[in-house]
Amino acid sequence: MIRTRFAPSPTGYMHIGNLRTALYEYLIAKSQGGKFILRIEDTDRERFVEGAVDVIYETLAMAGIKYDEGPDVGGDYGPYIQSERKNNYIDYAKQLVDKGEAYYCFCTKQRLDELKNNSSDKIAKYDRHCLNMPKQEIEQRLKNGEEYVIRQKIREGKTTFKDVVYGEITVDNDELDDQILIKSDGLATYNFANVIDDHLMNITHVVRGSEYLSSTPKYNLLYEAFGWEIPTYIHLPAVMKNSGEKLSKRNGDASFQDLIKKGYLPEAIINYVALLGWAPKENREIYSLEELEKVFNTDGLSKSPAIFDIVKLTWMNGEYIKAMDFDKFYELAEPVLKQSVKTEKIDLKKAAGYVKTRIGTINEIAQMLDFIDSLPDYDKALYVHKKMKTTEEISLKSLKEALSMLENIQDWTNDSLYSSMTELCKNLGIKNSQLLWPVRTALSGKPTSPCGASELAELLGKEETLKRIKIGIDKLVI
RNA sequence: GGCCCGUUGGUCAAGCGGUUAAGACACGGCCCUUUCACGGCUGAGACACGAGUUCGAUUCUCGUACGGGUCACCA
Repeated sequence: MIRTRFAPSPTGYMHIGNLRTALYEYLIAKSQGGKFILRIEDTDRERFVEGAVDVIYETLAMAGIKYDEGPDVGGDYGPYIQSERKNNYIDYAKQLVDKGEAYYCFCTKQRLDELKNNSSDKIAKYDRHCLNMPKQEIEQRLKNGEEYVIRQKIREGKTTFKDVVYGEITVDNDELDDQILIKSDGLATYNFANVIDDHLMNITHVVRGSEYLSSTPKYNLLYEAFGWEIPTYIHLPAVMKNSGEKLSKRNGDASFQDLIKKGYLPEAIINYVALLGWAPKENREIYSLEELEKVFNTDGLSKSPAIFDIVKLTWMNGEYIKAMDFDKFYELAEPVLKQSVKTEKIDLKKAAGYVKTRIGTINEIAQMLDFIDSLPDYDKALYVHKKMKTTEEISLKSLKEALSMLENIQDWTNDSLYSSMTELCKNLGIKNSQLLWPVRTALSGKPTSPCGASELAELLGKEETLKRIKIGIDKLVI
């Protein structure tokens, strides 16, 4: 059975790239009936951020990415928090020392720094100063309580590994450093803990960002040193902010939480992100998470970085809003609606209905309905519309006619208002638009509105409608 | 700088030796229409460059350019 894992370190927010990695790991497992595991990698105590673990839990929950095993749900391979598993790592490292695949190193940081500074080129591999230290000396220094690390001994030769998306990659071991496995604080480095944990947790597919591509040979060497089975590697290209910069946590707008705050729906974000770096076999773009679980296939994974495009996300979000049933939409929209429309007696449900097909995000509702509470101070040039065949004169006349007609209307409903106005146009011998456009303009004070003249009139009510038309007339008379 | 990886319209992308090089977003136009939007139709727009291999290269190989990653007691 396939087992994948998401192994974030709790060092801050979860940006779209992190989320996409988790999503792909989840989909790779689920598309083949496998298990998806969450493991928190907190070996670096200095970078630990309070609350970051909760952000991870919340984000995955909101996105609908459920893990079969994890710190808060348990499982047979726990604990799922790396700091709680630390005792094991040093034993594994010692095992490697015994096998001659790793060695103790007592070099001070100072010596290491000098080593780096003295080499003119940027290749600053460890010089293996401690590699051949006699056993007695090692034991003596350990007994003395000297600080030490344990380093991996890289063998000579070449290492080849296979990656599902990038294919076969070979590097000369000469390029590889004798990396530290156990730090002087006794904790494992990420690279080491990762290998141990993945093996112990039976992870079959190691899925991660392509920034790990270059350390993968060292992983392989470690698996080989232990005599363990090498997992299937799947490296993912980065998600970029623009052609030159990777998406960064700092930039807020790319974090999942921020997108939610901006009025994006989790389902839409998941859908969009799934398509950022992966393409389905069929020519289609709208997929629910359940559907993705069925059709996901690593063949569709792309090699090159993708730029996160908020415009397309917004479009997709709009598609989700349009497709949503009204009650659910209203539930989501209500807070924004109440926030942006304070005027009493406005039928918010009607307003919601008009706005539903016209927005990309829930938050856009606010500016779309901002004319309800107070009529904007618009320019009378708005009344002149070529396509509607209106001029200031025609508009003035239409508004006057509309005003006197509307004053007598009793049945203040959209249908009734619409038919009365079109009938008036017929009687006056003008096109519908020559009256409806000016009225629409007078009522909204904006070049565009979420609905037409009659709907606006109904929404605003008789009193406000008449008042706004009078304002329009005044503007045009001057 | 060494090593590794990448490069199809502005963006996401299909393509796996022979195609008029899909589709989506964005953009322009038209239609529909009480504005906008929706919907429908339509337009412009791409294989980074140079050599090979081949009857034939966007597809294969090698260079060049550009971009990214990595070279930590960070993950």
